Amino acid sequence: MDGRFNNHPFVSEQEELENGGDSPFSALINDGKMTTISSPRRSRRAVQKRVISVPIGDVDGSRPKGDGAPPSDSWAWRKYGQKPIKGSPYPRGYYRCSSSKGCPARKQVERSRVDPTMLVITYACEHNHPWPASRNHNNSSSTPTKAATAAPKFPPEESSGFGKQPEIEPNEKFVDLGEETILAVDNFSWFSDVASTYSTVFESPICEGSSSCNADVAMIFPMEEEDESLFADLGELPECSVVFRRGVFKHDEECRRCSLRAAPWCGSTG
DNA sequence: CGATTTTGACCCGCGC
DNA sequence: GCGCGGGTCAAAATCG
Repeated sequence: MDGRFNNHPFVSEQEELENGGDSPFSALINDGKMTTISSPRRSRRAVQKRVISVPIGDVDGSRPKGDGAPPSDSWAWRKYGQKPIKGSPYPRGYYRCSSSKGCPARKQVERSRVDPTMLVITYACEHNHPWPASRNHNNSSSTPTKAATAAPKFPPEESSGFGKQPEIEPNEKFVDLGEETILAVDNFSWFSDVASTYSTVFESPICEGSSSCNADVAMIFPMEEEDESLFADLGELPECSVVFRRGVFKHDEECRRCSLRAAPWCGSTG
């Protein structure tokens, strides 16, 4: 299971909080009612993102045709765009969750400029629907999704990133916080893992020029401490609570979804 | 037939 | 105010 972690390989991830000063969510919340519409485009910069680096070799298997094949996750992703990025020889692919119509979950996949063998996946927003269990749990291709179908392995990456599967069986996953417990546990375990591997990200230009990179990551790792105590308390709390605890938004689910992880400031039960 | 991918155009945000 | 770059949408084409 280590030979090829399709789940959380070098998951180097970091939270990219644009609008560091303003309320990144306000934009999302106000204009972001991705359900109400209004503006087809929400504040692009206000969206919180998480960057994950994974070896292409791992994800490549999922899609033999794409260059920047998206990592296999249990979610169904639909490509809605691709654009060449300045400074990067590789184009960036834009994917949206096709599991649910109104799911705001998005992800950008591009090759690392410094490490062509690495894939940089940027997650934005979160899934506002339960996990497509049919795909990850049973790995039975219930839905012939080219992109995600080929990924019946683990739910890690995204799940971890925007951990959301917990809604499926909160209890089952949380019971065994063993390191082998994939699902929910994986969500966090990979996190720790990232701590040791995220260095990759730092090497990536993605962080270049952004000393805040550390700060970003810091936002993530510090969480470990919190989680620790949290976990201790979590005994009875559904893991989802853990995952979303920071995004406890009362506005809408979507709201909290997009803000959930980013909400250290906005979601601080403020 | 339905879903997904591909490609071009449009719009937004930011920097100069 | 203008230009650049990035992100998203929409239409057409392709595949299962």
